[in-house]
Amino acid sequence: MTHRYRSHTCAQLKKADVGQTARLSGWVHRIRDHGGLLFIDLRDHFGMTQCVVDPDSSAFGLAETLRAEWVIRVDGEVKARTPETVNANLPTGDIEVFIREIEVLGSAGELPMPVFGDQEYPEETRLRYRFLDLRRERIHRNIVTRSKVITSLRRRMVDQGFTEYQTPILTASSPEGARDFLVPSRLHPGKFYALPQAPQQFKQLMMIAGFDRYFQIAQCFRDEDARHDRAGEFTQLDIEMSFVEQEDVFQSVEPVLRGVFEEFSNGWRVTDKFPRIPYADAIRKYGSDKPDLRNPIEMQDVTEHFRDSGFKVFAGQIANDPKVEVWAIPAPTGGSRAFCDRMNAWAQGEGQPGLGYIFFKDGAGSGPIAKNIGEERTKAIREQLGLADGDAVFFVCGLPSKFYSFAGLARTRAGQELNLLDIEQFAFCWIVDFPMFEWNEEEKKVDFSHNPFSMPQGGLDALENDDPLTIKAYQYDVVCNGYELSSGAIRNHRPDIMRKAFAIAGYDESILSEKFGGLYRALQFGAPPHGGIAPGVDRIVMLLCHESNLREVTAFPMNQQGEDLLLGAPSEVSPRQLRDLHLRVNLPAEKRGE
RNA sequence: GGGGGUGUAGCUCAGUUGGUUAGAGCGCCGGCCUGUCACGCCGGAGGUCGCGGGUUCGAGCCCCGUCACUCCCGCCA
Repeated sequence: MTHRYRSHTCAQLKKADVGQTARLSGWVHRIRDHGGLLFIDLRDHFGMTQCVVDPDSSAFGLAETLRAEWVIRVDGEVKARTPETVNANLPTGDIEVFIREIEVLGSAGELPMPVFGDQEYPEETRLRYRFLDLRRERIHRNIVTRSKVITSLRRRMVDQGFTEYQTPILTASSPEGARDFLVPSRLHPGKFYALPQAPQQFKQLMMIAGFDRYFQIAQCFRDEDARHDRAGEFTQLDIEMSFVEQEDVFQSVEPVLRGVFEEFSNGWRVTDKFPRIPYADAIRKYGSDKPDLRNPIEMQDVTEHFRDSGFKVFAGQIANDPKVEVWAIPAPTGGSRAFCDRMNAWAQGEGQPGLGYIFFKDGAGSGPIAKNIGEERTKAIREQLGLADGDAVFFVCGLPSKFYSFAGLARTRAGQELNLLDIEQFAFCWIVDFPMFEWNEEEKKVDFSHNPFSMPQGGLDALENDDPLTIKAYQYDVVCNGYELSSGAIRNHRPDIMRKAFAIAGYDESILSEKFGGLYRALQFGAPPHGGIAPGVDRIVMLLCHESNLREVTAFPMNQQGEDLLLGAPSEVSPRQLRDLHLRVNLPAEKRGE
């Protein structure tokens, strides 16, 4: 017995070790005290071993005083369990350790929450006692999976000839995108660093500096309100490549994502070849640029069936505005008045006037709309959508730009309510051809719709000759099961094209050189064509762990208010620290009175 | 900044129309128990019903305010 704490881990001992003396250290997971016989399930990171003690052992007295989550070291003999007492659910279930000696390495007070069992308890308690929470099996496993996923991503990237480079965490505030987390500068009074929202400019600079095929597991920071799938601090697999077109990026990234999902999917199917769906099609078919393709419902345009029809609510709108359309949301197996009414009530709860529908039974369409438009049009709609008796269809009418997201919600709702989703799969797709510009209704001007540094399709020629609102960008997303997993673009590496793009959005060159000086300057000195993408690691792990909240796959997450309840961040700092930073706090009025 | 939900024992939750002493399971403490693995049995302690105010003869329950957590909207590559 040479090692101070253990000869084996709690997962190691097997039948072959019977007869040996073993030393184990770990946490007291569970005690079953039979009076004259006492079982201790001893747990460590690796597993669990049942330890036994009875009055024949000199350790019996001490064993009776142990409590859950104490850390102990035990010495004892590895004994085979009798056939009736073997535990097939435990990898070490063939054996047990008969305790000769116990040493208490760390005792524990009464627990604010149990580690044993799978009872749920409040997030606040979990975060305050995260060190206990993290001992629990499920989240412990999630955190390990996260590490394995990251290791796998790294290996897959390196195997493809990518190299990991680091970039700064203290950087410059950027005018684009989200709010920055700021860090005051001590040496430069009144000036601030910003934590990177992403290493976007740095990775482009790496390309311009001649480092091809960059990647990084990068921490990113955005000071915006959190959601279940969005935290202020997150991790990206940041990727950038030189001398590539969009297709090259797809060919590089798709195998990495597919590979890592296949490796960790635990039997769920993974899309073999990611379909490419143009942004405009995604909006039309799914009402979203991040569709859950496990839902088989695809919407269709049925405007013509309502034009000049007896359903005046729709026909009137169509007649008044050529941009008005009617979209159909087919709902296979939804053909009952009860279901249709339930959907209608839900729509009203969403602030909609309602959700028109037809449902089909006995070879005919039922419901108010069917009556109004007549048998022939009802039949035509049914044929276009391929619906049968027992099915239903819902309709939304208006300007697609205004209603598509609601239509997408209705599609999702119908799919879920009718159990149409083929759940146990990771259904991927590429969303491509995002628009370069969009109409900003508030400011009555053309604006960038995504990243201003993406390359417009058609290049300078398109910018000079086409309607800006029809120009697409080499801008793409990877979507899986309704989550945007990744976003990327071929970058605009040409200063002349960039100046033109900014001019269309109403910014002259001074904005470029003032706000994006570093990158803009770099582009003037020999920039290669380049592009990349940045899959969100947290969301990938969340999906692979079948969790629906990032906090379940993050060891030490902040709560939704951006607080670390364990270490107490954010916190006040000393006057001395403020003085060093040349800062004075100016609290909002309602906080001052406290 | 706004909306919804939740808040009762250490934890999970029940608590009827507003009516006597607010309950259960787990945990904790004590006792019994030599084959359990969610051990079992007996007993016990443990409550500012989030907080403040109001209505009422009477409030865990109704009303107003407030706080915390959570989900969502706004915001967000």
